[in-house]
Amino acid sequence: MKNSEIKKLNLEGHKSTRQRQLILDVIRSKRGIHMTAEEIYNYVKKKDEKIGIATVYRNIKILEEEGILLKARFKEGTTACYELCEWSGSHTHHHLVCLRCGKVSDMEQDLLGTIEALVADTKGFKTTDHRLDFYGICGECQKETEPKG
Amino acid sequence: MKNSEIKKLNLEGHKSTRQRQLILDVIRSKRGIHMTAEEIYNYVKKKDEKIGIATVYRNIKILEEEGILLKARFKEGTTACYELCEWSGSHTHHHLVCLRCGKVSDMEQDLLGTIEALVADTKGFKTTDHRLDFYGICGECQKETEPKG
DNA sequence: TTGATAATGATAATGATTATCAATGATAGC
DNA sequence: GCTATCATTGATAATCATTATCATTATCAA
Ligand SMILES: [Zn+2]
Ligand SMILES: [Zn+2]
Ligand SMILES: [Zn+2]
Ligand SMILES: [Zn+2]
Repeated sequence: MKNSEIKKLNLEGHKSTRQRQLILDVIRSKRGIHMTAEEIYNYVKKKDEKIGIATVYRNIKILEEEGILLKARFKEGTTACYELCEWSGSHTHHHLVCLRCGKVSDMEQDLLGTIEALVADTKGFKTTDHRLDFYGICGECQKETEPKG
Repeated sequence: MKNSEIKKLNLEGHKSTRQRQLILDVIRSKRGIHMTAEEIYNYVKKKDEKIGIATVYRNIKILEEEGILLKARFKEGTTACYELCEWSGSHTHHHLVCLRCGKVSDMEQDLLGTIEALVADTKGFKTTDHRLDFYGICGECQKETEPKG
């Protein structure tokens, strides 16, 4: 999905408002970042001091329904995160969640085809989408605890 | 983990109360079932009309911390589910979530070793646990919509 | 320009989970 | 068994992210 396509998105039956456009702008400018609703709200507020958080929640929901935003919660008890859904059509991408610094990074490869085929064969379960999170320690955090030398 | 081991579990520094035992009994009697806190509460209530839901939440939390219960939320906006954690020590098992009837079933095989090795090699990410949910249509639901013949 | 109606902002409501607290119960030591 | 100690309980208030409500405002097709 190219920038130009997102830009002209008038969201099929939704009006084009200043607030909605600002929210889209923030999300487009934060590719690969997983933001909470409040974080998005704070970014948008820099451009529109008067925007209400309910407006952010409302538009996030619309964007999610339209397949533009991906919503995920990486740890129980934390708030939901959103990111630009750049691989629409295919399966949801996987995430690497660092348990030390909290960083969440995306993984391009899917690699679940074999397992899904097996699930279909042995369980008769027809998979349409999936969710795979890896929890562990990221490269940077590993370096920090390694002895220098 | 054998029944006998669970039975004598006095939870390392926790007192053995009637309520706690009843909650454990319910969970042990529902192997392979993914229950919400309220469902557990309702089952326990049959044996103790006076138990409070706060007690159920408190004990669920303790059991989770002790590695006896596994907590998971299979769809955003739904309430958390709990199940007996029978494969303690190894990685969390995968789930097949039917989007039509809501049934959640477990998967014995892990099969993520190759992907985790690749994640370690290419990203330098050291995986300690993971979460894999497959969303789709279960065998029973597929039969229902198939033409008879 | 105007009318229909969608969107906004402020705020109240929701609902699952936690915290509080006085009363009760479990258990170790006597 | 009795008692003192301290965890646990039940009732209920609090929390907090998210939604609903509603009067006001903005968008846009005609
Ligand atoms: Zn890290
Ligand atoms: Zn992502
Ligand atoms: Zn089904
Ligand atoms: Zn399970």
